[in-house]
Amino acid sequence: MTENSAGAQTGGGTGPREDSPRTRIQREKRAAILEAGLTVFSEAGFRGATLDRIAAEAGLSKPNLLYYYGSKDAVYEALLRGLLETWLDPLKAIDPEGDPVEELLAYVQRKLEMARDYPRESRLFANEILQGAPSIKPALEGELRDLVNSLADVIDTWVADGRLAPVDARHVIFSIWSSTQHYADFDVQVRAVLGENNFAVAAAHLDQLFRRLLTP
Amino acid sequence: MTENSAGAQTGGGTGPREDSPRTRIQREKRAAILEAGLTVFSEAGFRGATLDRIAAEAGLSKPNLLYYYGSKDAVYEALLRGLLETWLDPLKAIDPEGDPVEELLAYVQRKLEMARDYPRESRLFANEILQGAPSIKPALEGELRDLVNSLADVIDTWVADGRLAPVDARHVIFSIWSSTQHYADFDVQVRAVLGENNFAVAAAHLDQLFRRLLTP
DNA sequence: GTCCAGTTTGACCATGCGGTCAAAAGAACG
DNA sequence: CGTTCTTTTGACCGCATGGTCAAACTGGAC
Repeated sequence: MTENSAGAQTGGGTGPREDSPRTRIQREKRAAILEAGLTVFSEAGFRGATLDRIAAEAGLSKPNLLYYYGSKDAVYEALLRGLLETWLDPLKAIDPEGDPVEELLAYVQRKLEMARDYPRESRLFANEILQGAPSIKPALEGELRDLVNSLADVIDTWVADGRLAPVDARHVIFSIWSSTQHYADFDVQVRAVLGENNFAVAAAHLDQLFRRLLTP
Repeated sequence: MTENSAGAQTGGGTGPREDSPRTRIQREKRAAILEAGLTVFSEAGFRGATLDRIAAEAGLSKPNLLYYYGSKDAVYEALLRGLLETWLDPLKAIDPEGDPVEELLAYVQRKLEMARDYPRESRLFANEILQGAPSIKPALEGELRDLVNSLADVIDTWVADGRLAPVDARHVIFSIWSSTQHYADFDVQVRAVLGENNFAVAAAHLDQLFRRLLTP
C-alpha cells in the first residue's frame, strides 16, 4: 500500500468528489462498495483482496468501482476511517460515575457482542494491526492512545478509592480486547476445538474472569 | 493458495526430495529459506509475501529457492508444519500431578515468553487463522483439538477435586492464548498506547488475572 | 585430476491485477 | 425533443510475481 492521496481521485476519470455524495446513486453505490470491501478485505487481507472480487461482490464492474473510489487504497482507507469510530464507541460509553466493576464488566460484554455481531470489522482491524498498522498507526497513537489514557485515569481513580482491586489499567484493557476479539478473529480455531462458537458460554466465562480480577 | 502437493516438486527442475536432506548444503539452504520465509510471511502474510523477497532475505536467487522448495506453498506449508509443534509444546509440559494453579500459571508465563521470544511465529500463526486456516485446519481439528481436550479433562478433574475454582476449561485456555499472544500479534497497538512493550509488567498482570480466576 | 550428482543462474513466460481511457448509455431538466 | 451532467462499460496497458528451463558451474568421492 502506498502513501495515497486519500480523498482526491487519482487521474483521468474524474469521478465524483469523495465527500458529501450529491446523488442518490452515489450514496447507494458507495455504501455497496464499502460493504463489499469489508467482506473481502476482512477475509483476504489488503493484499489478498482484489478489486475484481470487491466489484463483483458489490455488483458492479471494476472500472465502475474505480469511478467511485479512485484506488484500492481509497476503498481501504475509507473503510478503516469509518471503522475506528465504531470500534471505540463502547469505550466512550463507560461512565466514570457508575459502579466500577459493573461498568467494566458491561464493557466486556459490549466488546464480546461486537465480536459476535461484527466479526468482519474485528478481523479487518486485526489484519491491519498484524501487518504493522500501515494505514492507521497515526490514529492508534492519537485518538486510541488518548481514549485509553483517559479510561486508565478513571480506573486508577477507582483503584485509589478502593472500589476496584489494584490492577494495571492499560493491561486490563489489553486483556479485555484480546480475550473478546479472540472469538471473532480466531473463530476457526474456536470452532475447531469446540465444534461451535457459543457466545453465551464465552460471555459467562469472561464475566467470571474479569469479575474475579476487578472485585476488590 | 492452492491445494498443493506438499512434498513433491512441482515439475521440470527436479530438485532434491523434500525429506531427509542428503547434503550439508541442502540442510543449510533449507534452513536459511525457512528462516527468511518466517520473517517475510509473518510480516506480510501469505499473499503479501513474495518469493523474490524471501529469496533475497535468504541470500539466494529465486530459481535457486525454487530448487529447494518447489513452490511458494511448499515453503509456507513446511513452515507451518514445523510451527505447530513448537507452538503446542508448552501445553504438553503441563503436569497433571503438579499443583493445579501453579501449573496453569507457569503455562501462562511460558506462552508469554513465546510471544516475546518468537513474535514472528505468533504472527504467522495468527495470520493463518485469520484467513480461515486454509493450510492447517486439519491440524487444528486433529492434534490441537485432542491436546486441548486432554488438558480440559485434567482441568475438569482439578475442579472436581476442589483444587481449582470452577471454570470452563476450554474457555480458560482460549483466554490464556489470546491474552498472551496479544503482546506479539498486536505489538504495534501495544506500543502505540504504552510507548513500549514491557513484558515484565505484562507478566505480572497476567499472573494476577489468572491467579484470581483459578484460585479456589 | 576425473567425473557426476548436486547446485546455481540468467533469461524467459504466463497470468493476475491495479489502473486508464474514450466512448456509449442513462438520468434530469428545460 | 435537445442538452448537459452523471454513470457505466469494454478494451487495453504496464508491471509485479510465481514459476520454468537449459545451460553453466561446483563439491566431493575416487
